[in-house]
Amino acid sequence: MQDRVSPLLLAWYDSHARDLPWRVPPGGGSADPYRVWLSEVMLQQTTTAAVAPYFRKFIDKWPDVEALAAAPEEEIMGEWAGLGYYSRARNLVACARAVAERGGFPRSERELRELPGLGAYTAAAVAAIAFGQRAVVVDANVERVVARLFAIDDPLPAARKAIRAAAETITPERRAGDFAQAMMDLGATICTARDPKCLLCPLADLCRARETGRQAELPVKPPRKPKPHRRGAAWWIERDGKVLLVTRPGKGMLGGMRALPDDGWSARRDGSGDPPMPGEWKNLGSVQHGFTHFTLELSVMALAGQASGPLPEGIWHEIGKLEDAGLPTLFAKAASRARERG
DNA sequence: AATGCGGGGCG
DNA sequence: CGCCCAGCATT
Repeated sequence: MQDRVSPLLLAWYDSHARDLPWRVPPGGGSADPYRVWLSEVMLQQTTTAAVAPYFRKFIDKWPDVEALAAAPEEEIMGEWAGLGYYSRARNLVACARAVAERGGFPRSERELRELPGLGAYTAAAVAAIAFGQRAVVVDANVERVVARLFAIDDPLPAARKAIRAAAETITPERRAGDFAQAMMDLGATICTARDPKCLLCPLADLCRARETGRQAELPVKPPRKPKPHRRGAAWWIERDGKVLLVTRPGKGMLGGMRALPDDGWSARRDGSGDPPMPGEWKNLGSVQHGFTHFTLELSVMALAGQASGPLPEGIWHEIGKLEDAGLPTLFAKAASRARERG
């Protein structure tokens, strides 16, 4: 069975590959390692639809790894704002500089794996897609396709070892990059998490889960923990048409990003509620935001009169140009609330 | 092996 | 609403 998978899948890919901004069409020549790397990092835990505009913006602004390596880190963080998982942006900068320094991307999976922000998946994907190496590429799509194809019914994450071993047996020597992208396209469009479209699947006749109708039950995932709820406050400090923004510490939630001053909700269970300085504060209402492991209700407080103490360390940003401030989504929501109600 | 880390889109 | 997504670093 194993030897029949990649020919069927590659033939399907040749006519059904998705047209994506970072992709070279099947048989369409060699991929630029910079574009492959940039897209793969953006695509970590992020959908293709969310990535596409960011990818175009980055390529426009920084067309090669040398340009990206020469850019100020704050500017790159600002362009990443809204895409999430901001440690990726910090690692992106470190990686670009390391690669520019050594004169280009390494070609082997082992050397790629040592670069900041490249784990097992991304190293394999770049090696296969950009350099044509045979590498076993396992992401959430491949996990799902393989778990169904081989009817692997142990729950994740314990099943990962068996899934990788099975993926190894179907990865071809040639066209490993196309094979990886074909598996991901199949997972994204046919072998979907909910309601798989088996009638359209080129591998349906080989699929062991489909034999017994269990495709929708695989892979088996562990139950999810409930998200706690937290409260916090952010401070809108306005002067002469400008608002005070701070830069968050490099590590932790929204690390290294521009933000409104807040009461420390990210470091404890709830924020302290203490304003950064004494004064008459007015509540402009709150915004709701969901993070990976908790939800937050953030009250937006505006200074009504004059400040009576030292201000937090920060920069004054034109309120009319807040869209360019590089605020992550939570603080973009808070700023919108302040501008509506303040 | 478990946890922290964003945000948006879909059913 | 809950679930899912081209995962990585840290512990």
